[in-house]
Amino acid sequence: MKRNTWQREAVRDALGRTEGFVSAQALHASLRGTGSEVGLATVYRALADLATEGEADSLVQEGESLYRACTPGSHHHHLICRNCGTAVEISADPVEAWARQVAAEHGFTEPNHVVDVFGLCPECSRAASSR
Amino acid sequence: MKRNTWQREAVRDALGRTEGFVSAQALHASLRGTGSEVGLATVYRALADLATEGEADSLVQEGESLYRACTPGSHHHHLICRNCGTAVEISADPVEAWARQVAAEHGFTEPNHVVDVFGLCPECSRAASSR
DNA sequence: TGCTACATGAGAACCGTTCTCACCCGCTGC
DNA sequence: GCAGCGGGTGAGAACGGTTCTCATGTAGCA
Ligand SMILES: [Mn+2]
Ligand SMILES: [Mn+2]
Ligand SMILES: [Zn+2]
Ligand SMILES: [Zn+2]
Repeated sequence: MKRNTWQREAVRDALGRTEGFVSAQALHASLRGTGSEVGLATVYRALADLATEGEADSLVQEGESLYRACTPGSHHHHLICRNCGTAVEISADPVEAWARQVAAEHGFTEPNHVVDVFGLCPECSRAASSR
Repeated sequence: MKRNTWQREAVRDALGRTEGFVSAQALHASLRGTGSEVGLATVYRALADLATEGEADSLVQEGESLYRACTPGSHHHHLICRNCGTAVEISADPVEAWARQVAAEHGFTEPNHVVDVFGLCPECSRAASSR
Protein backbone atom coordinates (compact mmCIF):
# COMPACT_ATOMS: atom_id res chain seq x y z
CA MET A 1 0.00 0.00 0.00
CA LYS A 2 1.47 3.33 -1.16
CA ARG A 3 1.41 6.27 1.21
CA ASN A 4 0.55 9.85 0.30
CA THR A 5 3.39 12.17 1.21
CA TRP A 6 3.78 15.80 0.29
CA GLN A 7 7.09 14.83 -1.34
CA ARG A 8 5.47 12.46 -3.81
CA GLU A 9 2.77 15.04 -4.48
CA ALA A 10 5.38 17.74 -5.08
CA VAL A 11 7.21 15.57 -7.59
CA ARG A 12 4.01 14.73 -9.43
CA ASP A 13 3.04 18.41 -9.55
CA ALA A 14 6.45 19.60 -10.70
CA LEU A 15 6.49 16.99 -13.43
CA GLY A 16 3.03 18.02 -14.56
CA ARG A 17 4.06 21.65 -14.76
CA THR A 18 7.05 20.84 -16.96
CA GLU A 19 6.81 21.23 -20.73
CA GLY A 20 8.98 18.38 -21.90
CA PHE A 21 11.27 15.65 -20.67
CA VAL A 22 13.33 16.44 -17.57
CA SER A 23 15.98 14.60 -15.63
CA ALA A 24 15.54 13.65 -11.99
CA GLN A 25 18.32 16.03 -11.06
CA ALA A 26 16.81 18.95 -12.95
CA LEU A 27 13.44 18.33 -11.35
CA HIS A 28 15.08 18.12 -7.94
CA ALA A 29 16.89 21.41 -8.54
CA SER A 30 13.68 23.11 -9.63
CA LEU A 31 11.86 21.82 -6.55
CA ARG A 32 14.64 23.07 -4.32
CA GLY A 33 14.44 26.39 -6.15
CA THR A 34 10.83 26.81 -5.06
CA GLY A 35 11.72 26.21 -1.42
CA SER A 36 10.65 22.59 -1.34
CA GLU A 37 13.11 20.55 0.69
CA VAL A 38 12.76 17.23 -1.07
CA GLY A 39 15.64 14.79 -1.08
CA LEU A 40 17.22 13.71 -4.35
CA ALA A 41 16.72 10.02 -3.56
CA THR A 42 13.03 10.68 -3.03
CA VAL A 43 12.72 12.38 -6.41
CA TYR A 44 14.36 9.34 -8.03
CA ARG A 45 12.01 6.99 -6.16
CA ALA A 46 8.91 9.03 -6.97
CA LEU A 47 9.78 9.23 -10.68
CA ALA A 48 10.46 5.51 -10.88
CA ASP A 49 7.12 4.80 -9.22
CA LEU A 50 5.24 7.18 -11.50
CA ALA A 51 6.82 5.46 -14.48
CA THR A 52 5.85 1.95 -13.36
CA GLU A 53 2.32 3.15 -12.58
CA GLY A 54 2.04 4.53 -16.10
CA GLU A 55 1.75 8.15 -14.96
CA ALA A 56 5.09 9.09 -16.46
CA ASP A 57 7.01 8.22 -19.59
CA SER A 58 10.74 7.94 -19.60
CA LEU A 59 13.56 7.77 -22.08
CA VAL A 60 17.33 7.68 -21.84
CA GLN A 61 19.39 10.37 -23.47
CA GLU A 62 23.14 10.86 -23.16
CA GLY A 63 23.39 8.59 -20.18
CA GLU A 64 20.57 10.03 -18.11
CA SER A 65 16.92 9.13 -17.72
CA LEU A 66 14.39 11.79 -18.63
CA TYR A 67 10.79 11.81 -17.45
CA ARG A 68 7.58 13.43 -18.55
CA ALA A 69 4.01 13.47 -17.28
CA CYS A 70 2.00 11.05 -19.36
CA THR A 71 -1.66 10.89 -20.29
CA PRO A 72 -2.29 7.53 -18.61
CA GLY A 73 -3.83 4.45 -20.11
CA SER A 74 -2.97 5.26 -23.68
CA HIS A 75 -0.08 3.71 -25.55
CA HIS A 76 1.68 6.48 -27.44
CA HIS A 77 5.05 7.76 -28.50
CA HIS A 78 6.82 11.11 -28.54
CA LEU A 79 8.21 13.74 -30.84
CA ILE A 80 10.97 15.35 -28.84
CA CYS A 81 13.10 18.45 -29.32
CA ARG A 82 16.77 17.50 -29.15
CA ASN A 83 17.59 20.98 -27.90
CA CYS A 84 15.07 21.93 -25.22
CA GLY A 85 13.30 18.64 -24.43
CA THR A 86 9.83 19.82 -25.40
CA ALA A 87 7.74 16.83 -26.40
CA VAL A 88 4.53 16.13 -28.26
CA GLU A 89 2.60 12.93 -27.76
CA ILE A 90 1.97 11.16 -31.04
CA SER A 91 0.08 8.05 -31.95
CA ALA A 92 1.84 5.58 -34.17
CA ASP A 93 -0.81 3.07 -35.13
CA PRO A 94 0.83 2.06 -38.42
CA VAL A 95 4.10 1.48 -36.56
CA GLU A 96 2.40 -0.67 -33.93
CA ALA A 97 1.10 -3.00 -36.61
CA TRP A 98 4.41 -3.02 -38.45
CA ALA A 99 6.33 -3.90 -35.27
CA ARG A 100 4.02 -6.78 -34.41
CA GLN A 101 4.28 -8.13 -37.93
CA VAL A 102 8.06 -7.89 -38.13
CA ALA A 103 8.40 -9.74 -34.83
CA ALA A 104 6.01 -12.46 -35.92
CA GLU A 105 7.76 -12.91 -39.28
CA HIS A 106 10.98 -13.77 -37.49
CA GLY A 107 9.39 -15.98 -34.87
CA PHE A 108 9.92 -13.50 -32.05
CA THR A 109 7.32 -13.59 -29.28
CA GLU A 110 6.14 -11.06 -26.69
CA PRO A 111 7.02 -8.12 -28.92
CA ASN A 112 7.87 -4.72 -27.57
CA HIS A 113 9.06 -1.61 -29.29
CA VAL A 114 10.87 1.64 -28.75
CA VAL A 115 9.85 4.40 -31.11
CA ASP A 116 10.92 7.99 -30.59
CA VAL A 117 11.15 10.79 -33.10
CA PHE A 118 13.62 13.59 -32.41
CA GLY A 119 14.09 16.93 -34.08
CA LEU A 120 14.28 20.64 -33.43
CA CYS A 121 11.00 22.17 -32.30
CA PRO A 122 9.75 25.23 -34.24
CA GLU A 123 11.14 27.61 -31.63
CA CYS A 124 14.59 26.00 -31.54
CA SER A 125 14.60 25.73 -35.35
CA ARG A 126 14.07 29.48 -35.56
CA ALA A 127 16.81 30.17 -33.05
CA ALA A 128 19.21 27.86 -34.86
CA SER A 129 18.65 29.30 -38.32
CA SER A 130 18.86 32.93 -37.17
CA ARG A 131 22.31 32.32 -35.71
CA MET B 1 45.09 9.58 -39.70
CA LYS B 2 43.99 6.36 -37.98
CA ARG B 3 46.64 3.75 -37.20
CA ASN B 4 46.29 0.02 -37.55
CA THR B 5 46.90 -1.75 -34.27
CA TRP B 6 46.30 -5.38 -33.47
CA GLN B 7 44.04 -4.21 -30.63
CA ARG B 8 41.62 -2.42 -32.92
CA GLU B 9 41.68 -5.39 -35.27
CA ALA B 10 40.97 -7.78 -32.40
CA VAL B 11 37.96 -5.76 -31.31
CA ARG B 12 36.59 -5.59 -34.83
CA ASP B 13 37.02 -9.35 -35.25
CA ALA B 14 35.48 -10.22 -31.91
CA LEU B 15 32.51 -8.01 -32.65
CA GLY B 16 32.08 -9.63 -36.05
CA ARG B 17 32.11 -13.08 -34.51
CA THR B 18 29.36 -12.19 -32.03
CA GLU B 19 25.76 -13.08 -32.77
CA GLY B 20 23.95 -10.15 -31.25
CA PHE B 21 24.48 -7.01 -29.23
CA VAL B 22 27.25 -7.10 -26.63
CA SER B 23 28.53 -4.69 -24.05
CA ALA B 24 32.06 -3.33 -24.10
CA GLN B 25 32.79 -5.16 -20.87
CA ALA B 26 31.51 -8.48 -22.17
CA LEU B 27 33.55 -8.12 -25.35
CA HIS B 28 36.60 -7.23 -23.28
CA ALA B 29 36.09 -10.29 -21.11
CA SER B 30 35.73 -12.54 -24.13
CA LEU B 31 38.92 -11.11 -25.67
CA ARG B 32 40.78 -11.68 -22.43
CA GLY B 33 39.38 -15.20 -22.40
CA THR B 34 41.09 -15.95 -25.69
CA GLY B 35 44.43 -14.75 -24.38
CA SER B 36 44.31 -11.33 -25.96
CA GLU B 37 45.68 -8.72 -23.58
CA VAL B 38 43.64 -5.74 -24.69
CA GLY B 39 42.88 -2.97 -22.24
CA LEU B 40 39.31 -2.13 -21.33
CA ALA B 41 39.76 1.53 -22.28
CA THR B 42 40.93 0.46 -25.71
CA VAL B 43 37.85 -1.69 -26.23
CA TYR B 44 35.68 1.28 -25.33
CA ARG B 45 37.62 3.51 -27.71
CA ALA B 46 37.54 0.99 -30.56
CA LEU B 47 33.81 0.42 -30.22
CA ALA B 48 33.11 4.15 -30.13
CA ASP B 49 35.20 4.59 -33.28
CA LEU B 50 33.51 1.71 -35.09
CA ALA B 51 30.14 3.23 -34.21
CA THR B 52 31.02 6.68 -35.55
CA GLU B 53 32.49 5.14 -38.71
CA GLY B 54 29.23 3.28 -39.26
CA GLU B 55 30.79 -0.15 -38.84
CA ALA B 56 28.87 -0.83 -35.64
CA ASP B 57 25.38 -0.15 -34.35
CA SER B 58 24.74 0.63 -30.74
CA LEU B 59 21.84 0.84 -28.38
CA VAL B 60 21.44 1.47 -24.68
CA GLN B 61 19.80 -1.14 -22.50
CA GLU B 62 19.52 -1.06 -18.72
CA GLY B 63 22.16 1.59 -18.38
CA GLU B 64 24.82 0.09 -20.60
CA SER B 65 25.71 0.54 -24.26
CA LEU B 66 25.53 -2.53 -26.45
CA TYR B 67 27.28 -2.87 -29.80
CA ARG B 68 26.88 -5.02 -32.86
CA ALA B 69 28.70 -5.37 -36.16
CA CYS B 70 26.73 -3.53 -38.80
CA THR B 71 26.35 -3.91 -42.53
CA PRO B 72 27.72 -0.47 -43.38
CA GLY B 73 26.15 2.17 -45.55
CA SER B 74 22.58 1.06 -45.06
CA HIS B 75 20.13 2.69 -42.74
CA HIS B 76 18.30 -0.05 -40.90
CA HIS B 77 16.87 -1.05 -37.55
CA HIS B 78 16.92 -4.14 -35.36
CA LEU B 79 14.76 -6.87 -33.96
CA ILE B 80 16.47 -7.84 -30.74
CA CYS B 81 16.02 -10.69 -28.29
CA ARG B 82 15.48 -9.30 -24.80
CA ASN B 83 16.97 -12.43 -23.32
CA CYS B 84 20.12 -13.31 -25.29
CA GLY B 85 20.80 -10.18 -27.36
CA THR B 86 20.54 -11.92 -30.73
CA ALA B 87 19.54 -9.37 -33.36
CA VAL B 88 18.14 -9.32 -36.86
CA GLU B 89 18.56 -6.33 -39.13
CA ILE B 90 15.25 -5.13 -40.45
CA SER B 91 14.30 -2.41 -42.88
CA ALA B 92 11.56 -0.05 -41.81
CA ASP B 93 10.73 1.96 -44.89
CA PRO B 94 7.11 2.70 -43.88
CA VAL B 95 8.36 3.90 -40.52
CA GLU B 96 10.96 6.17 -42.09
CA ALA B 97 8.26 7.95 -44.08
CA TRP B 98 5.93 8.11 -41.10
CA ALA B 99 8.62 9.63 -38.90
CA ARG B 100 9.48 12.32 -41.43
CA GLN B 101 5.85 13.19 -41.86
CA VAL B 102 5.07 13.37 -38.16
CA ALA B 103 8.03 15.69 -37.60
CA ALA B 104 7.01 17.95 -40.47
CA GLU B 105 3.39 18.11 -39.30
CA HIS B 106 4.51 19.58 -35.99
CA GLY B 107 7.07 21.94 -37.49
CA PHE B 108 10.05 19.97 -36.21
CA THR B 109 13.18 20.14 -38.37
CA GLU B 110 16.21 17.86 -38.83
CA PRO B 111 14.23 14.76 -37.89
CA ASN B 112 15.82 11.69 -36.40
CA HIS B 113 14.31 8.54 -35.05
CA VAL B 114 14.98 5.64 -32.74
CA VAL B 115 13.15 2.47 -33.70
CA ASP B 116 13.91 -0.87 -32.09
CA VAL B 117 11.73 -3.94 -31.82
CA PHE B 118 12.34 -6.28 -28.92
CA GLY B 119 11.01 -9.73 -28.21
CA LEU B 120 12.05 -13.27 -27.41
CA CYS B 121 13.86 -15.01 -30.25
CA PRO B 122 12.51 -18.44 -31.32
CA GLU B 123 15.12 -20.23 -29.23
CA CYS B 124 14.48 -18.22 -26.08
CA SER B 125 10.70 -18.47 -26.66
CA ARG B 126 10.99 -22.25 -26.69
CA ALA B 127 13.12 -22.25 -23.54
CA ALA B 128 10.69 -19.93 -21.76
CA SER B 129 7.54 -21.89 -22.62
CA SER B 130 9.04 -25.27 -21.72
CA ARG B 131 9.85 -24.04 -18.25
C1' DT C 1 -3.60 9.38 20.52
C1' DG C 2 -0.26 5.56 19.97
C1' DC C 3 1.62 2.05 17.28
C1' DT C 4 3.78 0.34 13.48
C1' DA C 5 5.38 -0.20 9.12
C1' DC C 6 6.64 2.25 5.33
C1' DA C 7 8.79 6.72 3.50
C1' DT C 8 12.43 9.97 3.75
C1' DG C 9 17.13 12.01 3.21
C1' DA C 10 22.23 12.60 3.75
C1' DG C 11 25.89 10.50 2.43
C1' DA C 12 28.21 6.33 0.93
C1' DA C 13 28.43 2.94 -2.42
C1' DC C 14 27.88 1.38 -7.07
C1' DC C 15 29.00 0.83 -11.84
C1' DG C 16 29.53 1.88 -16.59
C1' DT C 17 32.27 5.03 -18.87
C1' DT C 18 35.89 8.53 -19.62
C1' DC C 19 40.16 10.69 -18.41
C1' DT C 20 45.16 10.93 -17.24
C1' DC C 21 49.72 10.28 -18.29
C1' DA C 22 53.76 7.54 -18.79
C1' DC C 23 55.04 4.29 -21.99
C1' DC C 24 54.62 1.93 -26.55
C1' DC C 25 54.76 1.39 -31.37
C1' DG C 26 52.86 2.15 -36.33
C1' DC C 27 54.10 5.12 -39.77
C1' DT C 28 57.01 8.13 -42.57
C1' DG C 29 61.25 9.92 -44.49
C1' DC C 30 65.76 8.99 -44.96
C1' DG D 1 66.74 -0.99 -42.07
C1' DC D 2 66.57 2.93 -38.76
C1' DA D 3 65.57 6.81 -36.14
C1' DG D 4 62.08 10.05 -34.72
C1' DC D 5 57.53 11.77 -34.46
C1' DG D 6 52.89 11.64 -33.01
C1' DG D 7 49.05 9.09 -32.26
C1' DG D 8 47.62 4.66 -29.58
C1' DT D 9 47.58 1.98 -25.37
C1' DG D 10 46.52 0.59 -20.57
C1' DA D 11 46.31 0.72 -15.40
C1' DG D 12 44.23 3.11 -12.39
C1' DA D 13 41.94 7.34 -10.97
C1' DA D 14 38.17 10.19 -11.70
C1' DC D 15 33.50 11.04 -13.11
C1' DG D 16 28.43 11.25 -12.97
C1' DG D 17 24.02 9.34 -12.76
C1' DT D 18 21.68 6.23 -9.95
C1' DT D 19 20.87 3.17 -6.04
C1' DC D 20 21.66 1.72 -1.35
C1' DT D 21 22.05 2.22 3.79
C1' DC D 22 20.16 3.13 7.96
C1' DA D 23 18.72 6.32 11.44
C1' DT D 24 14.83 9.22 11.78
C1' DG D 25 10.16 10.86 10.45
C1' DT D 26 5.42 10.34 9.66
C1' DA D 27 0.95 8.46 7.17
C1' DG D 28 -2.53 5.49 8.13
C1' DC D 29 -5.10 2.91 11.13
C1' DA D 30 -7.38 1.36 15.46
MN1 LIG E 1 4.13 1.95 -30.02
MN1 LIG F 1 14.82 4.39 -39.48
ZN1 LIG G 1 13.21 23.00 -28.69
ZN1 LIG H 1 17.17 -15.10 -27.47
